[in-house]
Amino acid sequence: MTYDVIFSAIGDPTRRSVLEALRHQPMTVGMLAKQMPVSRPAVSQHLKVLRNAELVTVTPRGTANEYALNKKGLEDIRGWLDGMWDDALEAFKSHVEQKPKSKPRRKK
Amino acid sequence: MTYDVIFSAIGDPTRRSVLEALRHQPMTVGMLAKQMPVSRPAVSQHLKVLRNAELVTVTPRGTANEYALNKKGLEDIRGWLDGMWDDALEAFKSHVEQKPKSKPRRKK
DNA sequence: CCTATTAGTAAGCCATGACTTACGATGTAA
DNA sequence: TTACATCGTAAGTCATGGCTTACTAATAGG
Repeated sequence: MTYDVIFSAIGDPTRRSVLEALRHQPMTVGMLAKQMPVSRPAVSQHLKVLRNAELVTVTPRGTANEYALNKKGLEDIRGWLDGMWDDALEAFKSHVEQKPKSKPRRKK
Repeated sequence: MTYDVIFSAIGDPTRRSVLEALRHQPMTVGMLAKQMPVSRPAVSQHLKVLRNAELVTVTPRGTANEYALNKKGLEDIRGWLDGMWDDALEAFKSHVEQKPKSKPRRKK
C-alpha cells in the first residue's frame, strides 16, 4: 500500500463520484456509467485505479461486474489522517503562546 | 469549502510532503524548500494551493512567512471520510448474505 | 450455435498542472 | 540609503492523465 496510489485515486472528482455512488449499495459498471457524465470505458478505467488503491472490490455476476466499496482503502486514509492529527495537536499546543507578528506590509 | 479543492490539494505527493514536514512544527518557505527536491518557487506555488484548501495557515515574521498546519482542512477530510463510513457500514451489513458468484471466466 | 449484453483494453487527442528561470516587492540591518 | 534576505508571481515548457472511439473477450439465453 502506498499513499500515493490512494490519494491520487481520490484526487479525481469523477472517481470520488463513483465512490459516493457505491456508498449505499454495490453497482455494476453499466449502472455507474448511466448516472455519470462520462462514457462507460472511462468509468471502467477509473474503477481500475480505485481497485488498485483497494478502495473498491469486484464481484463477477454473469457478464456483469459488481463493484462495492472496500473498507481497506478507507482505513488507510483514516490512518494517514490520524497520523497527521497526533503530531499536529502536539505542535498546536507548543505554539499557543504566539510570538508577535511583524507589522503588515504596504500594499503594492 | 469544496472537496474538490481539498482532495486535489492532497492528491499531489509534493504537497503531502509539505504537510508532513509541518506536522511537528511550523516552517518558513525557505526551510521547506531546502528539504525538498523542488525549487523554492515551486514550494511557494504548492503552499498557495494548500492555503486555498485551508490545509495550512501563514504568519508573516519579518521578511519570512511561517506556514503551519490548519486544523480546518484536516477536519474537512475527516468529515468526508465519516460520511463514507456511515453509509458504507449499512451497505456492508445488508450484503453479508452474498449471492452466488458466476463461474470463473476462461483466461484469454 | 448465434446473438445480445456487459465489460476491459488499445490508441490517440488534448487540457491540466507541476516545474523552471526571471523578475519585482517587502522587510531588516549596517 | 544601500545591500541583503526572503518571498510571491509571471511566463513558458513539458509530462501526466482523463476522455473518446474503436475493438476484443466472455457469458447468458433463445
